[in-house]
Amino acid sequence: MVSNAVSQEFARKVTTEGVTVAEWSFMRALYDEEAVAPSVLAEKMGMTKGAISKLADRLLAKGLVARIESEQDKRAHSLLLSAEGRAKVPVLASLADENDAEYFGVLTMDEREALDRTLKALAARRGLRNIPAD
Amino acid sequence: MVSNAVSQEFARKVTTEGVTVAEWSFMRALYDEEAVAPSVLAEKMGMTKGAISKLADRLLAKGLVARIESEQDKRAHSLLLSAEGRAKVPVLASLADENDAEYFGVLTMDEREALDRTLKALAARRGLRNIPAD
DNA sequence: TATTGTTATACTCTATAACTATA
DNA sequence: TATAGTTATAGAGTATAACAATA
Repeated sequence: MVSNAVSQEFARKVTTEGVTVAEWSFMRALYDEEAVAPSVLAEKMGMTKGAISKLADRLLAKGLVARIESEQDKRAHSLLLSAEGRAKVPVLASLADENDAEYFGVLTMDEREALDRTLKALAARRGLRNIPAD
Repeated sequence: MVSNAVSQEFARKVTTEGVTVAEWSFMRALYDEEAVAPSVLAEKMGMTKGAISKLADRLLAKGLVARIESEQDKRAHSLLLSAEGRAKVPVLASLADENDAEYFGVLTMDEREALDRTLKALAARRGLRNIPAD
C-alpha cells in the first residue's frame, strides 16, 4: 500500500513535467554517465533491449535524449541526455524528494532513519541493483 | 527497489497459478464478502468502474468469479468468488506469504518487526486503504 | 434526469520473437 | 554466424468518455 501510494503520487507529479516514471528512470540512469549503449542501459535497468528502444524513441521525440552513432561499429550507437534533458533531471529529482518528504513526513525522525536503514540493508543483502521503472 | 523486487517476484509466482496480480487483488477483495457490486469494488480497490468491468470479464471467463443479477434493480449485479475462485485464494495467499518470507527473511526478527511497525504506522497516519493492484 | 455498468478508445509498460544491418 | 538494435505483435493495466438500460 505504502509503495503504491508513494509511486502513484510521484507518477502524478512527474506527469506535470511531461514525462512518465519510466522515462524519468531512463533519464536518471543516463545522468551518471556520458553516453551509454542501449544494451548497457537495458542491463542496468533490468529491461529488454526492445523496451529500451521504445522508451528511447519517445525521449528522442521529446528532445530529452540524443544519440551518437558509433564510428567503429555501424550497428551501434550511444544514448545521452540532451541539454534540456540534463537540466530536467534535478527538477524531477526534487519532485522525488518532495514526494518522499511528503509521504514519509508523517514519521518521526527515528522511524524514518530506521526505515531507511532497514530497506538499505535489505537491498544490500539481496543484491538489488535495478533502477525501478514504475 | 525493494518494493519492485518483491512485487515482480510475486507476479512471477502468481502467474504459475494462472492469474495476474490485479486478478489476485480482485479475488482477495471479494474473499472478505459474500457478493459485491462492481461500483463498490471499484471504490474499494481505488479503480474506475471501467477497469473493474474488464478485470471481472477475465475472471468470469476463467471461472474464478461469478455474478448474480439484482432483482430489485435490473441495471445492477453483484460479483462473488466461484467455488474454484474461493479455493484458490488461500493458495495465492500462501504464495504471498512465501514471497514475503523469502524476501524479508534476510532481515533479523527485530528488523522485520521494526519495518512492519513503521509501515503500518505510515499507512495509518496517511489513511491508506486501497488494495494495491500491482 | 441520475445512476449502473459496458464499451470504445487510447496510452504506457513490457515481453517475446522475428528481422535488418553490420561484424 | 554472431551481435546491435528495431520492429511486430501481444497482453496487462488503467483512464476517460460515450453509451445503453433502467431507475
